[in-house]
Amino acid sequence: MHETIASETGDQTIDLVLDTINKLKQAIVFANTKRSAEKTAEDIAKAIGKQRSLSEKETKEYEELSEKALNTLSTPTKQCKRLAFCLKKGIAFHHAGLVHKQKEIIEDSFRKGLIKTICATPTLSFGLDLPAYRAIMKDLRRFGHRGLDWIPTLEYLQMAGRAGRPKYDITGQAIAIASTEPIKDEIYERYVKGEPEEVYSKLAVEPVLRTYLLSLIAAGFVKDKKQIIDFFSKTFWAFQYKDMTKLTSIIEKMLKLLKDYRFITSTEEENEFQSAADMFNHEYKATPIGKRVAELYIDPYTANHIIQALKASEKKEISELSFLQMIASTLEMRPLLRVRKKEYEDIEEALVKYSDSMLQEEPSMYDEEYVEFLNSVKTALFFKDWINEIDEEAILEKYSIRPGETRIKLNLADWLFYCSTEFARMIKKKDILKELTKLRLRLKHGAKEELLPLLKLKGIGRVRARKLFSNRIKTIRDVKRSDPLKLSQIVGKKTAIKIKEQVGQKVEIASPLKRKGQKGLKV
DNA sequence: GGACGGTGAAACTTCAGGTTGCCTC
DNA sequence: GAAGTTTCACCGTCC
Repeated sequence: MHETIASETGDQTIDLVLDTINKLKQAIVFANTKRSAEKTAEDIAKAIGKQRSLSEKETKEYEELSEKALNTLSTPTKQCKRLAFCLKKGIAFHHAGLVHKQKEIIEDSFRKGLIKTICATPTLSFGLDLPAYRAIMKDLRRFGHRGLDWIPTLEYLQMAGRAGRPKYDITGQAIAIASTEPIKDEIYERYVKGEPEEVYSKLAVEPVLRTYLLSLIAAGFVKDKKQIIDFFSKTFWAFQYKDMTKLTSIIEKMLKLLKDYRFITSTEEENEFQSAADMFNHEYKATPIGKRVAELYIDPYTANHIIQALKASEKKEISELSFLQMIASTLEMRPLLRVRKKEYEDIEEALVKYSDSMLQEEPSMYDEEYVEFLNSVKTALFFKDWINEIDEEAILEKYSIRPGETRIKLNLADWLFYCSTEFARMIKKKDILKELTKLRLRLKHGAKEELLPLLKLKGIGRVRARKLFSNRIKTIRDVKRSDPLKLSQIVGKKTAIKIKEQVGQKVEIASPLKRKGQKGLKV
């Protein structure tokens, strides 16, 4: 089927979107980077501004959406402002850099038909069920190991699958934009005619394998090497590759690793003299700490990394950065924030400052790992800024990490700190345990230690806690003692009543706005 | 003469996604 | 590989 789209802007993607909107239908544009998704959305919003005027009703609805998106964070970031700008025209962008709340707003209003177009990265094609009349794929190549690579056919199918809303439309259109004739042919061969590639078992990936292996042993599902091999030979991995030799050698390597970490023991340690046949029958058992590692479902490699760091911390001068860097240098935290050329000196300077408090040995400058080590220091510095109440806009500027990505990292850090506290408890390091718990709480709220007492209250986050603190309400006791009216001027009436309730006081507060002559409060 | 500013070409930089656990104040 | 950003050489202008 051929259809000619009016060329209004000279940009195929924008023309397609405008055409879709004129047909009173919705489109999703898939871009290959976050930046491109944002830019496309912005360009479309601008083009709409020129091409057509919105009805009063639309304008009002879009204003509301825009306001909501702008004010999801305590201080709007550049990203928030950009999104707000697009939303005013009924356009949105959607990627992992957005905070959950913003994504929700966008998804909901797209479902309602309010938002006409979403420009997204592949996030939107996985899991989420957001159908549109048109799925427009701007570029089917993405940056990979060797420059621009074609994305997997499976991913193309996922994106194309967004086209067509069964309830509303009889048809849907999946459109791939080709910049040149050869690219058009390639797209046709590769995706339209091509078969989706086989999904291969993730068990092949070593971190997953060792985690899985440890939990099998810890749960007592497998006892000796024969059972282990039997088990894995029935997995998808073995089924797919029909090659047990490679898998066996990986398993053997993993068993040795787990033993070195003291997460498992085997009977072979008990008898020194044994025949080769015996070795096959040795029983493996998880140690108490190995059991905990398995229960937490954390990669044993990471668990060992943390335990070693905790042990090393005894002989070190602990700084605010010590445990943050410990967390930042785990595999789970990857990909880390990358040290850019311009920052290189700054990070090294910070490293010199904190080098005595680093819990892991610093790799040599000429080592390959050195770059990754610097990255972990940068990531740790980012966490440090966060717990020192630097706001998200400043963090975005300084580290170029968007709010949504910040949340993901914080969530990971929280989980890793939880695991760390568990390990600290098991290796009986009480003082460290206290330090870790404190850090975890600070990370959760993004606040300095002095605010922790106030943060226990529901409805009080880093911003309100700081306001209270600078008005000399520093503890729960201060909250109890404080004048309800003053409290309501700092955090608002509703919150004031709520927190007074939490400290066991029932108060009624007259609307503070009606009273005149109140002295200004420090905020 | 030199400080300043505008211009454009060259060099450099960056590039998708996001689960596991617990209840502690 | 491509788009965006920074750097830098170059030139003209003004004081």
